[in-house]
Amino acid sequence: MGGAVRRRRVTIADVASHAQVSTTAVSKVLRNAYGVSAAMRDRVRAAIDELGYRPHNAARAMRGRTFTIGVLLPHINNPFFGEILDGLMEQLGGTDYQAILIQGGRDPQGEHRAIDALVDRQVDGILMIAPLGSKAELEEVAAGTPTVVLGPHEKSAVYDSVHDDDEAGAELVVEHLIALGHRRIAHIGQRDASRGRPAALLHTIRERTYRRVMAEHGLAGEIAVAATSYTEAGGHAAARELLARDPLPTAIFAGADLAAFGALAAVYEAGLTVPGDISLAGYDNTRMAGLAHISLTTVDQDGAILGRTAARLLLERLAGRSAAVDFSLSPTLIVRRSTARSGSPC
Amino acid sequence: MGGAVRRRRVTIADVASHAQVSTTAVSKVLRNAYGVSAAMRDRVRAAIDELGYRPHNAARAMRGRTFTIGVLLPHINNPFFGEILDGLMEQLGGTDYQAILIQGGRDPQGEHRAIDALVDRQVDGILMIAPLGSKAELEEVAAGTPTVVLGPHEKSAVYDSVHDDDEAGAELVVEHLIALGHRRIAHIGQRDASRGRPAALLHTIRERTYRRVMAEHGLAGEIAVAATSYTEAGGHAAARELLARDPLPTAIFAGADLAAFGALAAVYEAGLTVPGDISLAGYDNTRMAGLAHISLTTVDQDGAILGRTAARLLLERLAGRSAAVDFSLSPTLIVRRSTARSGSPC
DNA sequence: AAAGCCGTGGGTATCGTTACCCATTCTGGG
DNA sequence: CCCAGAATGGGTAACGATACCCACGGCTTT
Repeated sequence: MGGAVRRRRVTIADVASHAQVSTTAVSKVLRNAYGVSAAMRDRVRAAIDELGYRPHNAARAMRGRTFTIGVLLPHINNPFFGEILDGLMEQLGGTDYQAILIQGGRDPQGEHRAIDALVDRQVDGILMIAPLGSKAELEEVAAGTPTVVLGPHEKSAVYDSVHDDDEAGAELVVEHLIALGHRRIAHIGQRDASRGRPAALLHTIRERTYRRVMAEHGLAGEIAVAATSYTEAGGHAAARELLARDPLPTAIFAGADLAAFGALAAVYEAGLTVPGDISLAGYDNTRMAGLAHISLTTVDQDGAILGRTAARLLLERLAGRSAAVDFSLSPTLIVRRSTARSGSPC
Repeated sequence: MGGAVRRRRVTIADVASHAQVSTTAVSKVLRNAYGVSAAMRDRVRAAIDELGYRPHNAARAMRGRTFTIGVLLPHINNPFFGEILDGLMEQLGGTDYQAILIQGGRDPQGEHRAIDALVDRQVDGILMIAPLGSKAELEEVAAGTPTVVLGPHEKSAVYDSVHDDDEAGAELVVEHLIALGHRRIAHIGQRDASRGRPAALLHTIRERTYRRVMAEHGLAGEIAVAATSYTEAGGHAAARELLARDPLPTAIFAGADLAAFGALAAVYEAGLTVPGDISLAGYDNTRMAGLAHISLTTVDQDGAILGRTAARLLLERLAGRSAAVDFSLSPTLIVRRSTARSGSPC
């Protein structure tokens, strides 16, 4: 069914001859460039529609733009990234730009390959979500391609930064747990796989803030950290490790909801209850966290706003802005039923 | 810090002059083409390493390959897709191909735009995960670009199909619930947003199988379906709808784990328990489903194998195979604690 | 009325790589 | 020892779109 003829693709030259104008004229219309009369524009537009012309992206890339924005993210399994992307897509909706995604994985080598892949494909701009690379590495990329970094807090003169205030968020959680009477509060973090300066990575900030707030309340001796990864499996393993200690912690602050879900399973397996025996808090306010049977206390950082902002900043950069911008979003604590007074019965 | 000199990119010509050979020779080495001596190959390789040359993808695309595989998926928030991608990436690991992802969204228009975006970017091959388009639409794409479709069950002569046997999977669940003594078994499906022939879409198959098995056991009168979407929110809304009926269902079969999680919350909110009052089963065996506090009975379809297979088939096609392949994977039922005998106390 | 300017349209070199073809050297068999 | 044919290397015209330039006609300004 349907002719087996693999017809040659329609080019700008076909449009030009069909509209009886030069290829230059067609190109100008496509780019909204200066120097075309209204009549000419209409004729070319009509020819484009009639022939079903679509610009050849690779050919464009040879001379300049690709109208493509590359989005790097560690792995798609973190639902919070989905919320960021929703915001991003919304902001990109009205423009000519298309986002393509690429997974960097959990180690810097894989991330580096992924970034190279984007650069090789001549994307016009790059949005890096929670990248592991050092500031120097990111800046090298940003020197060649407009870049926005979402996550790490290191300000740069070459790229824009967007992040929630992780220090404030982590502080909210720990202060909340302390206010409930907890003293033996443990933390689930992410093992550091990055090179360079990890001080700016969000998991590092969350852990550091946990340590600081504990110390400020004279609880330095109670600090207990299990560093695995921000995944269900990581949270599960970390919680098992923490629950093997004596005395048991009375509260666990997981650096991400995903890890909190794994921890919840481990607590349950140990024959303990949340929040009866152990209070549990996460970070990200993913949709799962709000479901009634889980009802996880967590930190909300509105991924959609972060995504929209990142996209907006990138578009601004593509439009010519060169001064760097640093955008910080204040998080809020969402108290649910997974945290309760220490020692109190459920 | 660092020279502000935006240095020109290293091209094949630079490599050629550095190695004292022609650009043709360099190109041949890059493509492993016939007609290069070992000595020449070594010299060129050395020059490539010394200069840090990277092929310019757009230029390659002008002449043929891009070494890029486009992966279309509805939305990244379904964790099952992550497992598919893990398999895909693993299989693609040793090759020169890079996968880029693009979200199609939940309506056919958005999906169409996304597919166009991939085609415009001259990807060498396309993997569509759970696409909504009609067979005719998919075949039109496949006629121009090697394509593998993961999900819908319609065999085609132009593209390869990979899917789990959704009919077998859904049958396992419904038979399991009936064997436990349930009669009022409800189903949570996905509202159909597709054009063309929806009969082949996986959510249609799961629902149709549910209806068939119910009817085969003389339970046609007990059929109750709430069609929303395979998301937490969709499952939540659907379960609320089902729980408002009288008499209540004693079991709910959600077409996807994600929807089951939402349903779990709704059951909990209604003051009921799982599996005490209501048995609940999902589909996909996501990691969350296995966590102890959820312990969802579900169908395992090994996303990694599906992803690996899809990638393998696509590579075969890129290598020249033109005969279509249809790969079907048998799912298994994972019985956990969310399903129990009807009427029995917890 | 002459000079300059603006608005409009087109010619053409160019981006980096590949594939086709040709030129040269080398090898082995008659 | 000569010649056919294989092995190796290179020249060059594309691929499709863009951006710099120039040409031309009509209008305003002095």
